[in-house]
Amino acid sequence: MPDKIFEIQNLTKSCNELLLLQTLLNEKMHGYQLALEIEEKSKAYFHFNHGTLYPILHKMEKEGLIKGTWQQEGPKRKRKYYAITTKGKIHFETQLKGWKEFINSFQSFFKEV
Amino acid sequence: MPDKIFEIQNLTKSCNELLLLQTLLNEKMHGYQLALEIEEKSKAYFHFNHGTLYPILHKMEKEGLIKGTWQQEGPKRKRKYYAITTKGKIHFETQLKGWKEFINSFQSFFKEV
DNA sequence: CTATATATATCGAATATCTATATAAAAGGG
DNA sequence: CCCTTTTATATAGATATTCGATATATATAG
Repeated sequence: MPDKIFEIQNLTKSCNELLLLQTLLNEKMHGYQLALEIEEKSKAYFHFNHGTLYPILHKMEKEGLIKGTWQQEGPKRKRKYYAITTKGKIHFETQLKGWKEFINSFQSFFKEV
Repeated sequence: MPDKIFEIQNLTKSCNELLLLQTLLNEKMHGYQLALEIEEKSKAYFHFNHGTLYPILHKMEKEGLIKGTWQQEGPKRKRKYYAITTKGKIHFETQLKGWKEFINSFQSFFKEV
């Protein structure tokens, strides 16, 4: 199954996926932590509602881009840590490349004369 | 009614509106012509399905961003020419500014170290 | 006269996102 | 020790958007 190509029809979705995958490139993280990290790193420009975040993570896990593992944290607390997969890394590269092309085309279209 | 602000939740919609508004800045055009112009100007990078194009135009007209006028063209042929309104121009500026900020934040988030 | 290009329009299906709500444990203050 | 806030995950319902398909009709080219 080849990696999905970049599609202009879903810029928001692609952007959300990229934010999450990029943040997972270096470190395993759980959902809540991912949202905090992204918000902090972008100086609050990017923000995830948790009603949006978790469905996206589940979808990405189903598609094999990330792999979640429940981990015991303290006596009762459990957290689901996500790691990026090889497929996820490929997807990341493909989508980021797509975004760069998009931004070029966008800026070229709207550049002042 | 103030102009809608730029929202990351709908990048595709905002991009589509900008492409159309920008193309109408200089010249009145009908729908089919708009799609051809945008495709040509972007060297086929941007493309409108006509099942997407017309609903967007209708929506934008309903919101007062553009104004459509049916014009007799030949003995039977009629075309609907769209012109950008003042509200449309304000919307264009607001959204384009939003996009520039978005691109800055995006590039800053994904820039290689 | 027939096929293709021009031109507008709408419907149904699929998808995505938001807001709100539910649940539960850990931490901190009084 | 209790209560509130923060941490943490999850889902349901509503709304919106886009796509692909389909419908209709005129103009043009062969």
